[in-house]
Amino acid sequence: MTQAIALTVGDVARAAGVAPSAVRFYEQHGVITAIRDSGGRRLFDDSASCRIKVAKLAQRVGLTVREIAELFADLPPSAGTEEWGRMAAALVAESERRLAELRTSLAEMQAGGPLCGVVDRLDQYNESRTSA
Amino acid sequence: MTQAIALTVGDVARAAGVAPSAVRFYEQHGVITAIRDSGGRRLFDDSASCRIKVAKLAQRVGLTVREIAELFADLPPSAGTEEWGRMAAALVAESERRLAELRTSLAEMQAGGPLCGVVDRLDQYNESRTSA
DNA sequence: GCTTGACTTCAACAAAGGTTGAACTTGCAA
DNA sequence: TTGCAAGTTCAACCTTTGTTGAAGTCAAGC
Repeated sequence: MTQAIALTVGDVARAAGVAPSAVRFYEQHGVITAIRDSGGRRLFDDSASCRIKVAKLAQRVGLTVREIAELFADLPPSAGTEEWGRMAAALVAESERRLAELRTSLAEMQAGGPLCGVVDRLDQYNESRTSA
Repeated sequence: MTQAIALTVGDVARAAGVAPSAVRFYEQHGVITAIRDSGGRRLFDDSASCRIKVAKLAQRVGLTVREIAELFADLPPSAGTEEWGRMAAALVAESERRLAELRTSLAEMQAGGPLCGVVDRLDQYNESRTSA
């Protein structure tokens, strides 16, 4: 178990595959947290790069940075496996909710006449109207 | 079948539940298309408000306006029910792909040691190290 | 024919999610 | 001890997704 205990911005950036500026950005927005050393430098633990990776995945399924920060906020500062598991489950659940809403809304729209289906053949439309 | 044939920006905005400025924005970005009347006004058909509703759903699951426009671009200008169905299926499929990637990435991360789980109890960590 | 409301364009602004650059500090290493 | 890489802050900038406001046009009703 090679857990580095004090990672710098650069370390975390490399580990997470993002720019150092992004690491600072995520800290400012509460996605990750840092302590400071005597010289004012941010020090992260290993969970930081991990949180960022999860955040990136979460963004892909439509969560905002604010939402992600809130999701992580419920997480104890130094969470164990179960807490992380619960959080991951919550994230997946939220993503599933959104997918479900996509599905049901599309289904509803399809139920109410042809899904966005304009009567595209105008002649067809006019025919049915003139024949009425 | 009460298909309005020439809807203005305001009509579409009302129907889709968005601001007129958003309707113009979506037209500029290829999510919807319009013809112009003699006075330069945009004229939409019914599919416009529908496209916007779908676009809003798609944004919730992480697609960008550009991606949505591309999705709709494959759609004939005035698509029938099957084309819309195919498009809707593609959208759902993309959303599912992202959810699947979320799931598998989280699973991978969990497999590689405790998911982001820092060895939070330092004493515990140190114990295991000193006892080695 | 004139007002009124809804449209037009264009430019500026806003908030989210970052990046970049300037100016400065810190700590490791030769 | 001096140099250099990497850190710091702050401000400016960029893209995305729109909103707002100014200035003007158009059609419909009075």
